[in-house]
Amino acid sequence: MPHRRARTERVTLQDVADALGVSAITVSRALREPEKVSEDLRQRILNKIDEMGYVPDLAARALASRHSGVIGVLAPALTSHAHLGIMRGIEERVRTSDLRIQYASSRHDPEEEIRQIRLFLSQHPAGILLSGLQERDGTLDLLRTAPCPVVQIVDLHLTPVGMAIGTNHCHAAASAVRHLIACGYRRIGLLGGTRDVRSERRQEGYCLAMQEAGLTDSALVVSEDAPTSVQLGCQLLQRLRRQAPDVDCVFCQNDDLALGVLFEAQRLGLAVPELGICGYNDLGFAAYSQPPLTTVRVPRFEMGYRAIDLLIRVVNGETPPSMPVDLGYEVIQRGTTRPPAGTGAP
Amino acid sequence: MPHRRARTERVTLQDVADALGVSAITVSRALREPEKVSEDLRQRILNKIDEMGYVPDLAARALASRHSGVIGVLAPALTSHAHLGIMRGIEERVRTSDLRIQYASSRHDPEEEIRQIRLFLSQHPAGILLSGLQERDGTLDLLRTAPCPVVQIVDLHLTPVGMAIGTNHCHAAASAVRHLIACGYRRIGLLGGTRDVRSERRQEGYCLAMQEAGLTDSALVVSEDAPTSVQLGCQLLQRLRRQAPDVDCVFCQNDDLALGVLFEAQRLGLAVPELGICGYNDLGFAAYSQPPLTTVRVPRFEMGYRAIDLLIRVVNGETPPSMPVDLGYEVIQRGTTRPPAGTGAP
DNA sequence: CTGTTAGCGCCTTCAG
DNA sequence: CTGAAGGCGCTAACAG
Repeated sequence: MPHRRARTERVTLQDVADALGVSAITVSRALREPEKVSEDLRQRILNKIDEMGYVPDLAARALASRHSGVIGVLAPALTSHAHLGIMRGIEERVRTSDLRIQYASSRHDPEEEIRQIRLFLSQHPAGILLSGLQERDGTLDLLRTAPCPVVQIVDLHLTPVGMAIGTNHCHAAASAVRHLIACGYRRIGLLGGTRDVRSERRQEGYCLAMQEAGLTDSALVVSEDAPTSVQLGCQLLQRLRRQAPDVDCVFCQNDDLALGVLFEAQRLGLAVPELGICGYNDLGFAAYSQPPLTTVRVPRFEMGYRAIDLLIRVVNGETPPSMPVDLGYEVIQRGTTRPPAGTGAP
Repeated sequence: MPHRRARTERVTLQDVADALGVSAITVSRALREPEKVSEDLRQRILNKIDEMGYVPDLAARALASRHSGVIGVLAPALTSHAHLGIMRGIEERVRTSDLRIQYASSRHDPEEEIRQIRLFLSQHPAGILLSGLQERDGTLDLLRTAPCPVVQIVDLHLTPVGMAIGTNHCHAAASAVRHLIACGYRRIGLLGGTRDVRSERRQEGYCLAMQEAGLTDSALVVSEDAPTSVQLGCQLLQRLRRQAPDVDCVFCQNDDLALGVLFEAQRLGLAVPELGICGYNDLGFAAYSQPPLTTVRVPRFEMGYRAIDLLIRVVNGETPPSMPVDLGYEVIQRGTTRPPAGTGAP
């Protein structure tokens, strides 16, 4: 690997110290523990640093001090809308700390998951945040011996290694479906894309609620192993109507699919909310579509924010909570479903 | 900063070497340059490493070798849709390399921009990717002396420091507006959110094309310093119609705004494409909305992909291109605007 | 193919 | 408040 561009040698702490006739450690302190250096000397040091263009070497710092100031964040996909919300929370919380985030993606691959965790561990991370992990044995072993706090954003159906924060997607989905049933829908379809831990749990919740009501019909479940998108929503609605022509409501694994269903329904001349549509996530557009989208709000921003907050607290010596933090969910009734019985006009 | 969890000492290269009766450097080589160690010994080393649970220390490696294997990526916002597309390209390209990405956000703040670049520089990065930089003097100076290749994803109206890749947003926007004029629209409004380098250039393009056609009217331009969103699109359409009741077409700074305008138009009972709507970016949903959204495709994925590709090539010793790489754009006519004159039915 | 020597730049510990 | 000594874990560079 070439490209070691010829240039003036890097300025080191020692160079600055020499130029000032003090010792390196004093310069180091002026930077990290200003209160331990006299006002006057500190100013002179800071000026000199500026003048000489000194830039600290984080690798050397990490090696000597054994902490890198990096929090590793691992998710199945970095560029999904679901992760985007979490990431917003992460960025907001980390902004006012002196930690940095290193993002990595496992691309839904358990092997890659382990590789990436190993990579984090190679960096003396201050903490690790795992979002939607697959939880294979190798992974769990790695995490148990991790020399730093670990927090997971998970579906709260079992207690994982380390601290946990999240919601119960099975309960959330079941609540949503019960709501749809209360709205008078009976032939409720389920649309999904690529499966992961969370979407499987939502499907469980759907099945549970349908079963309770004696409405189960496998023809109502349609999914395809493809990233969820508006386009996929359009396609899956078509497929669903072929399999179950009398479908009267569609529960989508997320809002993108739901938006596709809404557009496709308009195209097909199907009236909404006579055909009910329910999404999942409450993305930004949901409240502003026409009609506004009934959906399930899951506090993704808070998940990211609180997960990093937990990590930071523990790094600072607080005792980690022993119980998982349940951030709940909320079924939001809007215009793409009929109001539930007992509500609305007389 | 506490939390130095009590635990068995970290296994080092030396430990592995001792256990095998070889020298540390040999173990090191077995890991990084396998071909330089005999087949047999290498196997024994690898087994021992596994057995002892050795994890390399990247900080030590970076310090000794002076390269960290990290590419720093800086953007005004990590969680915008615009960046999402770029990020997809970045992730795809970096996936098959042995480099890692460190993302950072400047939150549209020039001071923060400098801070973050400094932070990158502290890490012996293999390369730096800047997306939508503000380009203040301090920043430029920093970059000029950077000890690693720098590539920028930019608006191509001037040649920046380092390598450059992007498109000309001014031309793109002007083309789009000329297209709208060709479609027969005359009172074309412009909607925008928070300004950044690119959106300013798009506004320039809009003004240019309107001026050419003698259609300029400042009442047609509406923007608010808020992140673009579907919601904002709804609000701004309302405001635009108050300022210019006879507006017959809306050019939006991006597709989110356009989607909001589409929904709001439906709510207000305004027929589309009698009211024309044109977005920007060609996000995934654009081809599948009802009607499908006329927009300007900007190859964000390719920008991210090619930017990292350039960096990797240069790191590997190839000569950097002297000219900026123009990835172009494409105005995509769909259902939210009337077909241009001379097209369509007789 | 394997080993020796000597740091990389900074921070910890312990003294003044 | 300031400093001296030593080493973090790894890898260049050069031998053999």
